[in-house]
Amino acid sequence: MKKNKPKYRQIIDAAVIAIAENGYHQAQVSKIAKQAGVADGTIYLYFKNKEDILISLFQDKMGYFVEKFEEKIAGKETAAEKLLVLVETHFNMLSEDRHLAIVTQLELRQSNKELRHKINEGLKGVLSLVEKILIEGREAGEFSPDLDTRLARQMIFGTMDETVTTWVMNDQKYDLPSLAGPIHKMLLHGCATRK
Amino acid sequence: MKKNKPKYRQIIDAAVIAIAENGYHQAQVSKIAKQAGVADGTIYLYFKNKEDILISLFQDKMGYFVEKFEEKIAGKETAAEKLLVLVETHFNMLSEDRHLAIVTQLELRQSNKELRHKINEGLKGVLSLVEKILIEGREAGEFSPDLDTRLARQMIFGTMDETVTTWVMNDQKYDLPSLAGPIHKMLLHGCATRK
Amino acid sequence: MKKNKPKYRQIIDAAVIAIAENGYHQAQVSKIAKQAGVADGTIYLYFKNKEDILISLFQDKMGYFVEKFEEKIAGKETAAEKLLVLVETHFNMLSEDRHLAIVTQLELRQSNKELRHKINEGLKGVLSLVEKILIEGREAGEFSPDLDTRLARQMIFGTMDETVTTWVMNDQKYDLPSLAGPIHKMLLHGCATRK
Amino acid sequence: MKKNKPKYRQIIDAAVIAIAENGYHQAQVSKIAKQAGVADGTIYLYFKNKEDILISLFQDKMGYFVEKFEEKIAGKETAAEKLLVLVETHFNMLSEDRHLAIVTQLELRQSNKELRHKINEGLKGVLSLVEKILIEGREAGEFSPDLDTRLARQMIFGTMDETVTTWVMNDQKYDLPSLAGPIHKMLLHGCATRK
DNA sequence: GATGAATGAGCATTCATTCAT
DNA sequence: CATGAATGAATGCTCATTCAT
Repeated sequence: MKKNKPKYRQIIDAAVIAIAENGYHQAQVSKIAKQAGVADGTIYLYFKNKEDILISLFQDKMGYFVEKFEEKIAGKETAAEKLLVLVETHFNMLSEDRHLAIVTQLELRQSNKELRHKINEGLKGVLSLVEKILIEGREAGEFSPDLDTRLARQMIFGTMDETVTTWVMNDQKYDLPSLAGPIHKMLLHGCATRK
Repeated sequence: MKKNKPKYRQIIDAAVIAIAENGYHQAQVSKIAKQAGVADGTIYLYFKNKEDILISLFQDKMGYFVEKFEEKIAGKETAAEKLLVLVETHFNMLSEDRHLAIVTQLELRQSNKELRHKINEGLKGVLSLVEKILIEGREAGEFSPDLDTRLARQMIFGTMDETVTTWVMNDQKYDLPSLAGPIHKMLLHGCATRK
Repeated sequence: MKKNKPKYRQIIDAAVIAIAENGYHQAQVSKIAKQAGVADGTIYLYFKNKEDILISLFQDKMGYFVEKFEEKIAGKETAAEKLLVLVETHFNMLSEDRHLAIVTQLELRQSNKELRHKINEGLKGVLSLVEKILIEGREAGEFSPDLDTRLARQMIFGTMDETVTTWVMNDQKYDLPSLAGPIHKMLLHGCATRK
Repeated sequence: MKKNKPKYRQIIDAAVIAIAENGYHQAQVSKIAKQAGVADGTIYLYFKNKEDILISLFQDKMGYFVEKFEEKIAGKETAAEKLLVLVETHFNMLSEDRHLAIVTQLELRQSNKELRHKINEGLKGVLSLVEKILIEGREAGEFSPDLDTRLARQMIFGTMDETVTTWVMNDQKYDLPSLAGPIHKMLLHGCATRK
């Protein structure tokens, strides 16, 4: 009857839309189910509970991001180039899915601490990925030898996140991907810290 | 037992403690009232509703921050120096109040979009303050002439925010203020972007 | 506005009626609240949860029974007389409150095992009370010297319970208290077992 | 693995085990199906609905009881002897099947009134059987000429039931069949009521 | 006959806010 | 000013039953 894609994905996609359009607390399970075109109970055949939908949603999108990222990073040599790919991939992905951007930047943050901790677990993979790039760059002489990679990582993530959030709170009315270049340049100089 | 300070402040302080110790969603009005040593109904003599407590809390602390900031910025000449004061003041303030740090970095973000928009309104003052510094610095030749001050501002706020949040999520177990120097150096080089 | 009796009792009385008229599983909290003339939430100012209403209900009625029983037993000398008072008090109490009879004999038994265990705790007091009478009677020579008081107690309770349940399942259409005499006589002979 | 016995009996046996081990409300149809080694839907090829399983279960066991009872009663002359066979058969049957004892004494009672009425229908046969014995005994002079056979029947059933239930609630940790003798003696004297 | 994925009705409980005292 | 008892709207999840295969 419905689309041929498996219900699991059908429900995740519905959750993104329902949350983006109604807000986190107003996206009741029944709304997600209706959006997905399934019965309320069907949700629970694929997810343990409502929280599990959100965790799965996040992991799913995160997996997609990592996939895209590794696809595009292939062949890039320098840390600088790799950082550009990171920013571009991030901005592109959220720019291409308005609903997802709203969900990750605004709505999912309203979830309780427990859920946010689980989400952070999912982020760990990307964090270490970035830190690896930073260490490479430092050892290759691209970055300052006394660069604190942990702090640098926080700068990179904080900057990207703030940039996207500001864009979303301004109703996504300007072009986000075109900011990747300037942002990247700033971050690069930040890492190139020298006395 | 009841301190002489006006109930208004008594309630705000109680809210910070109640939220930090119980979490945003578990800090019911009745808990805040008990912590403040007043009856539930009394809250509504000083605040329009629960959301109003949080907004007031934020504005109150923000005002305190601006006050501190302007106190310390007096006599500073360069934009670089002013930025250092900004980071230091921010880190010091949150480092000195464990409860407040938890509330601003973790708990208050669970509030709904509407509240977060109002909180952002309160931030505008500081934002423009920072942007003014950036413009000064650009015109004084400290920063790159083609620096996008809006993006730079997002980098500065994003970096500071991510740094503090990471510190809080690590249970505040290392010294935050000592990170102000390295962070400032990175941000400065980021702004000093040149071709 | 409402009756002057404390809300606690008001709710218990409402629960008896609501359960008797709607059945255990159809007596939703909202129905009990409506019957009691209070808001749903008010229930939870006086009871921990729905189960707590039922436990309290049972203890309340049990307390009333014990009170009545001790009132009427005063001055009775023989165990036989005391047993008669027991049966009469039990039959009278349930005969006087149609709703209560339905609740104790039919509806409350549908509660889960946990609740039934708690109810049994409440019964312990009465059980030992009866066993004391049986021991007295045995020592006074009224009953067989080799009477197993535990079995006798089970006979007494089982017989009374079955009698009342049968009466309720027959829509209480005959007179229950008038059965106390014959039942008592049978039980007495049962206890008077001799070789 | 799948025994050759018809699925009908397979499912009833599974229901007894599932209910005894999980409790009435936790013995979902899916659990019974899994225990029986069939699909959920298969249940509905043999039973109208869940309630029908329970009624059938009860009737099945009741039929087995009557069969056993008539087997053993053959050749017994006096009402007293026949009553002994009744108590012994009842106690033996439940003593031999721990699961069945739990189900009949504790779990099945949580069913709703309607189901319990239907179960009572099934009991009618045994009830009248007992009443016949009582009338025989009265006419044969074994029992008091003014014995109320309806009340006596309630005493007999109530006592047996209470005895078994107490035994189950004490985790079946003492020997039930050995109580048949003493119980029978008490009941007999109860019926032998004389002025 | 057998399957098992899908259905969707139903309900205890919390808590921000009010208002009579 | 202050109180705190009372309010009542709002929602995630279970499970008996169906029916297309």
